[in-house]
Amino acid sequence: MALRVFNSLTRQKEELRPIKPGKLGVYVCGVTVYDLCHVGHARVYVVFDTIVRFLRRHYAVTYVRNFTDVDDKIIRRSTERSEDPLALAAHFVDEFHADMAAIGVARADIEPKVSTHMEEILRFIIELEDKGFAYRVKTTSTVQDAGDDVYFRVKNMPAARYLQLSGRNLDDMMSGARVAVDERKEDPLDFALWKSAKPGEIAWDSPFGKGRPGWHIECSAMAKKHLGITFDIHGGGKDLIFPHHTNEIAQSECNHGEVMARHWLHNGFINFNDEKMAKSVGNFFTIRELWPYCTGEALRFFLLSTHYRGDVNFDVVTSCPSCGVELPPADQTELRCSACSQAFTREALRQRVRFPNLEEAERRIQYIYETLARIDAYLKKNAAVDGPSLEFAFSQPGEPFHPWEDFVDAFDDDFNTPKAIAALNDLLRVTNLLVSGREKELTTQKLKPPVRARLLSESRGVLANMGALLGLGEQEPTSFLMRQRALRLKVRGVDVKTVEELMQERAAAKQQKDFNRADAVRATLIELGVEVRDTPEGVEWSVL
RNA sequence: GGUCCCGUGCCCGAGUGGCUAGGGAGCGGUCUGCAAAACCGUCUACGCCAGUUCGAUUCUGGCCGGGACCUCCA
Repeated sequence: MALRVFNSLTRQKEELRPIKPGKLGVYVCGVTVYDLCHVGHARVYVVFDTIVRFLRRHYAVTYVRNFTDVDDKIIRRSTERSEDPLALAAHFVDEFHADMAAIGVARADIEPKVSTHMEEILRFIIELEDKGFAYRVKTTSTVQDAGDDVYFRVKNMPAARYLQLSGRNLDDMMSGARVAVDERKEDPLDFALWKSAKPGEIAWDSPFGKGRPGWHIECSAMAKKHLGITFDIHGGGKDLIFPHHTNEIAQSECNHGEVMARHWLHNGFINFNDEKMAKSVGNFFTIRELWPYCTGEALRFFLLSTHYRGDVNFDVVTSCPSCGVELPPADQTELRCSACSQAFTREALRQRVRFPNLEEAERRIQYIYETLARIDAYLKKNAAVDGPSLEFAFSQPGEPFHPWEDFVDAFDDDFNTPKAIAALNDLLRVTNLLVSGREKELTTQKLKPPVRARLLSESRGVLANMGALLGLGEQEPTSFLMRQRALRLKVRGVDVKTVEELMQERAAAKQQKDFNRADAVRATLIELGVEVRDTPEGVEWSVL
């Protein structure tokens, strides 16, 4: 099946058509490095990391993801902190890489920065000016060498093309303009290509005087440099459709007379309790704020369990710091519990937050790794022989079993990760049946261990391939499970030593066949959130 | 105001003009000293009203409800 992707430009799924056979150029708008990344960023980069992982199966992909390191917000923050803006930016580039590593997001092939592409950016603006798509306006800045502001002249390009991506019309754009229009612009739609330097701002010399680039021009210039005039895929969050990507198209296509990108992919938002994530609402979480609650893989799993174009909702349950009852939104706003009428601080509230979706995702990740660990243990004990394939062994009349094909088909259909995860589940289920020697329930025949080992070995390979595409289950199972268990225990505020002591106490009771005592200890453990499992291999435990 | 999207079972979440994804919870089993895990089985669906059709959750129109964007935003 050929890969079909939804193109925001045409609003439909279309077959991916690489410009050069076997190669793909992908550009995804990166972050403005003035602060730590939030969960919304996690989503974009997990989504495109996963997409690129899949694309690399068949194409030599050049993945470009930029850093905006020259920007109003960076300047503002660096002024507040009396810090060099580029140093501040560099610091948050490092933080970005750390956060991404935690959720399995690989570095892009090329990670260009504005500050190191000033030449390309300036050349781009000059070319636009030469072609009549840019005009200068006298600066209002008091800085000595500040020359002109430069704007893009939107009306010189076909309106239909300018508005195609966003699907709007000119009149509505005008009437909808809510911001005070800069009177110096020829047209309200015009946007800045170059901003003249203001007092105290970092600035570069240019033919227009001291200043710095506008927001959109960097991506046009950097994409051109690293991927060429026309490239295959351009992606980002759906909020970038207008104005950012719209203006990128304007700049690039007016300068080159060619299409900028063939396929435009946009991912949906993150909501918290069905509200758009926003700092003003206070429902705003950085990626690392989640690490006390879940593993990076759990977050990644959760983000991929919804299709990339839809919005993802995080349920947030907050309980009263005093009485522990679940707080309705009003109480959270008023910082007072209506049940026990105790007041509390916003910080105290943050300590009492739970994310049920992440907890569910965590258990799914645990399920994946436990299954992998079981396979590994089985294969360690049993040598495989030649035998039938999984498909042969488990297909039913009219119901073929080929999870890998299902998995790939799902990806081929606009990167349908939820559907791919369903295929993963299918294989995990059958695998667990095999591992426990109960394949008879599906095949009506009992297999011998070497044959079973052969099937499990195949399964292990397929699971690894699936995991490599989703970015899940790629770690060594046993050690992952230990780390996950330690984290879950920490979330519950339970000491490992306490658990181990209780485990010993229970073992002793069992030894003496004092089952009442053993069960009592088990009950204590369950209260601590610890679940005991007696297996043929010994006693195991996990954290609920 | 304009543009666009969405409304699936207790919850989350795919998808399709007829062949009832998947996960969680619940219930019933297998297994177990008891449990748990794992596995098996099972109950809950397609906002409302029309139309097209042999047949619509899936297509069309209307309505109701929710959301996003038009401004920095992933």
